[in-house]
Amino acid sequence: MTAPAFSSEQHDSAAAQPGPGGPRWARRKDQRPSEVLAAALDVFVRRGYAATRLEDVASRAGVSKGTVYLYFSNKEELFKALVRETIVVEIDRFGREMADSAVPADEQVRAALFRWWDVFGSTQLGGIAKLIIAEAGNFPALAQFFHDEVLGPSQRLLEHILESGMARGELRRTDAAVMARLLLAPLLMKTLWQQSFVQHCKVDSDIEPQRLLATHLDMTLSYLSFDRT
Amino acid sequence: MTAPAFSSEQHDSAAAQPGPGGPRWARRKDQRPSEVLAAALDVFVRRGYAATRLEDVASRAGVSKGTVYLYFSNKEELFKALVRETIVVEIDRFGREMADSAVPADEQVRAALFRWWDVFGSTQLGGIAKLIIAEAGNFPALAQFFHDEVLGPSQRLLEHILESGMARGELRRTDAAVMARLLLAPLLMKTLWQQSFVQHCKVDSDIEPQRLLATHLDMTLSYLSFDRT
DNA sequence: CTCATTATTGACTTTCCGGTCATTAAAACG
DNA sequence: CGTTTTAATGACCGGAAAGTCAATAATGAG
Repeated sequence: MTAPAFSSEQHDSAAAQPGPGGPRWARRKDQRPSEVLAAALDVFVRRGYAATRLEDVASRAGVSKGTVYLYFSNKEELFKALVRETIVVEIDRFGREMADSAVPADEQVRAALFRWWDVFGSTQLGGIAKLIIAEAGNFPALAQFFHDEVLGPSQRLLEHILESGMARGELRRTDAAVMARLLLAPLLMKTLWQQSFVQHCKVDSDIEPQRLLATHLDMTLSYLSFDRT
Repeated sequence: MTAPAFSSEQHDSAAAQPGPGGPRWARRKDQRPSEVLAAALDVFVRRGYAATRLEDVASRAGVSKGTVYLYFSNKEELFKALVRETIVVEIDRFGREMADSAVPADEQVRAALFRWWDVFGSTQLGGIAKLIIAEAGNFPALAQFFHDEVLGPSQRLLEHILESGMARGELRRTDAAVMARLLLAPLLMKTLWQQSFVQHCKVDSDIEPQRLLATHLDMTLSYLSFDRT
């Protein structure tokens, strides 16, 4: 049993197929990379790293396999470029926007979790997270990369919000490193769940993200506050 | 980039290599299957489903590839047999032991989480969980099986504990389905984290399971209790 | 229009692995 | 012992996918 082939998936990229009579293909040196990356995102998320065939990425981008290798030296580089263009960009913006701290700490935490869900949890980026966790064993370099560039910074961002809040006396003193993980865990888990079971299985009882997030925030913020009525 | 080969991993199964001068191999019709399954557990957990080579399973079990096919008709059957022999067994015992309810609800919750960690989180079984989540997209049948046989029952068990506690007035009324997920999420997440990053990357700040679990229980149980001092 | 440039192609090579099966040899039997 | 049975082997087949490269054709310049 090897992974089934699903070879029916057709490209629907921005690269329109030229009509018959016109040229068989067009030179589009500068649009190609981003089109290939968009296709790669789809295929990697759908299949996982190892199971992704660059031929599929190519056809989904409306080019041939050779063209993919023209712009990315191999599969690993393609993947890294993809993570850089999608996730790392978001992480950086995230950090910059959270830099100003006129807002109360509990509001910052609330905003961070909502934002995290909007950017990672509910989009294809969550699929990347799943993929990395899945294939860390076979591709340690990718896991290391993702850990250093994505998870570490996210964790640190949250820890920083918590520690600032504690220092300002807005939050009760707790272990910030542990709390940061406890804050993120349900969101990450929900993301993985979505990306695996919900998308591929018949699941009877699924829970809306807002309901989960609301209860989670209610619990964690009341745990972090001084008055726990 | 295909998964690296690590072909150095040697078999260390119960099947002792006969010394030179003795017979080249022994007939062991009845021990073989369990030895192969033990080897399969190691390799599947280390590599994932698709990346597991039956040749590796064989050599780790101290036999040749042909022998694996002598006892299991193909890769999928081997994997299913493995899940049956390991996880399903544990789930059943788990359910049986949790049946009696003379204990206060908060203690039941505490016990359930500790037990869950001991059985799934800290063992190779967690690796199976990771594997399934990882390859749900390519092997939906495996994901469905795992969802129905493992995650669903775990979820329901916890929900039942919570609802009984609420009915008896020991716990504050909350959404049991949501709380069950919030209770399990950090454990599952920690398991996956362990199975991916910790095992395969240089991770600076890892947190001991007990510390995480203690804070988690402190938070969740105080949220579930009436007096929140 | 002609030619030079180079983006794009896709056939090809190579490697890897699931699965098969004719052959070998351990054990059991008489 | 010799003979039979069958557990075990490992060379082999076929398909699949990563990565290569000589040929092709779109484009721009003169």
